[in-house]
Amino acid sequence: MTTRTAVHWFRKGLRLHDNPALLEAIKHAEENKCFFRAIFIIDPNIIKFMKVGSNRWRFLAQSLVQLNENLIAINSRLYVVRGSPYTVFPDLFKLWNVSVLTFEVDTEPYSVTRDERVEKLAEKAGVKVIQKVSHTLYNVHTVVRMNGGSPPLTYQKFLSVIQLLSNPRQPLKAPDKLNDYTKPHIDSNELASKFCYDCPTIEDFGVEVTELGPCLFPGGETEALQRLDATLVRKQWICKFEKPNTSPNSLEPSTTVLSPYLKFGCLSPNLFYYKLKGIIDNNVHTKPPVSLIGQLLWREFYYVVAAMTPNFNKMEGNSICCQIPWVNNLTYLSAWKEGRTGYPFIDAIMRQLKQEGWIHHLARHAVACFLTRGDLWVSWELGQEVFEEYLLDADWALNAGNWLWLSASAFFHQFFRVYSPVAFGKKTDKNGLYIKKYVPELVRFPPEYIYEPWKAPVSFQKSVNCIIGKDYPNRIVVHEDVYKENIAKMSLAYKNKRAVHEVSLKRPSTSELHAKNKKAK
DNA sequence: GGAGCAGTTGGTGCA
DNA sequence: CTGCACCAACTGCTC
Repeated sequence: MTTRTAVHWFRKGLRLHDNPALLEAIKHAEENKCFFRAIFIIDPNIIKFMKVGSNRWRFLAQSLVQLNENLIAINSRLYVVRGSPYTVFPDLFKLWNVSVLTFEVDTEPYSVTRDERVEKLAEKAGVKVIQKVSHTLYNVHTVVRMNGGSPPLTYQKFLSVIQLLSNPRQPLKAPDKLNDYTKPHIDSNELASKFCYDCPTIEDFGVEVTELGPCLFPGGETEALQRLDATLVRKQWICKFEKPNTSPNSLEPSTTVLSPYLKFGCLSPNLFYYKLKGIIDNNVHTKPPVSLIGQLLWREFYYVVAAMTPNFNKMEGNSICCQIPWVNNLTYLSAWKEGRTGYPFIDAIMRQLKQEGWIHHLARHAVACFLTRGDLWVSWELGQEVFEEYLLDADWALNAGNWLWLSASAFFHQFFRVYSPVAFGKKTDKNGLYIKKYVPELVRFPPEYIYEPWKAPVSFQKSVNCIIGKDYPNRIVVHEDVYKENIAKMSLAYKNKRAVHEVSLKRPSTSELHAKNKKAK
């Protein structure tokens, strides 16, 4: 009988610290004196269909390299396997004589379906499956149970629910060095097999190197922990942190940019949470929703609602989403996506997004409002797809949740509060330095015109060699006019929603119908 | 069941 | 520079 193997399957959670499922596999290997293997699966056939831009593929590739390095340091390694999980697993179960498979709970609908299928395959092969919650602070199902079976739909309600729960799990240490007997022998046959095991290069993901922007936020656990440390030394800043008071258009990020690391699980939310708590406890500090811990709890909030709401990332069939008659003008969409709406503040943000893969949260507000209820009246679902492609931190639940919010389709209802594509940015960048960085066409425009270049006299435009409508686009809509029309359309959509709601309330329930039928007889 | 209040982060104009 | 009323008026939750 060959030695058995305990396998940990990395998907998100690309880290060694605070990884309970990983520790579980290692514990099993050491207790039973069997092999341990950590795997990551890449399905070459679906890579080209995934909405992942070049910068995020690079982030993933970097994260896998660091994961492998960190595993090598504890006397192991990462085995990157190519293929579909549904064919890979039955092969590996046999080839490696697998006894245990561990992985982190993933609540995205796609992952839930995938993991259920893999669990069935494991069961068929006699492999024990162990799943652990470590991507979120709370088990989403526990939160829902505590709220009476449905997800809380306001942040404040969410806060009150988690106060009834026990504190989040304390973060766990990375595993110690593994015993030599956990390391399987790999003969040349296995290495030459279709699995190969090496970390993918960015070319393996089909990335054109020319498409890559500057690498401002390299992926990986080591990077994540360094970035966390750099944040944690700023104790006063953390204690005073208020999200609405941070700047969307500073030249360097005004917030932590830990989101990409949380998205891929290079950083544990539990570790972040308790490190922050250690700093704010015994100090005067800000509180949720605006505090830094408050931001982590927004993530939890969206994870809970997203996990429990069918079609959460769509308008149709989404029970919490206001049905709004968006018009998907593709000319508007591509102008927005490519940063040529003619509104410099909007275009600067969209170009930063495409080039660098990260934009400030309030910048996301400004461009999301502009695309949907504010100006262009294009569906939030299309904006969501663009963010999904370009953002390093693109996260299914958070992306959908925030688009629902910003388009006033759910969670947020004061649709008459519209961001001005001109005034909003001025508050924190009077001179438009941010615009000049990302929209260099306008580099010679003075503060009085930089947010509204169409107002500059033609003689001035000529003098700086930037004709509006030729060298930089004319604005595609007149904000002062369209936002008022859009508020009226929103008002109508909300009236409609109320009407539909009332009809459903008046409709007799099944039991009432039953009683009626009896009476009739 | 209805009134009152709060809601992570709007804009404008005025004191 | 800051604070405030006003704009027109949303929903969800609490009492």
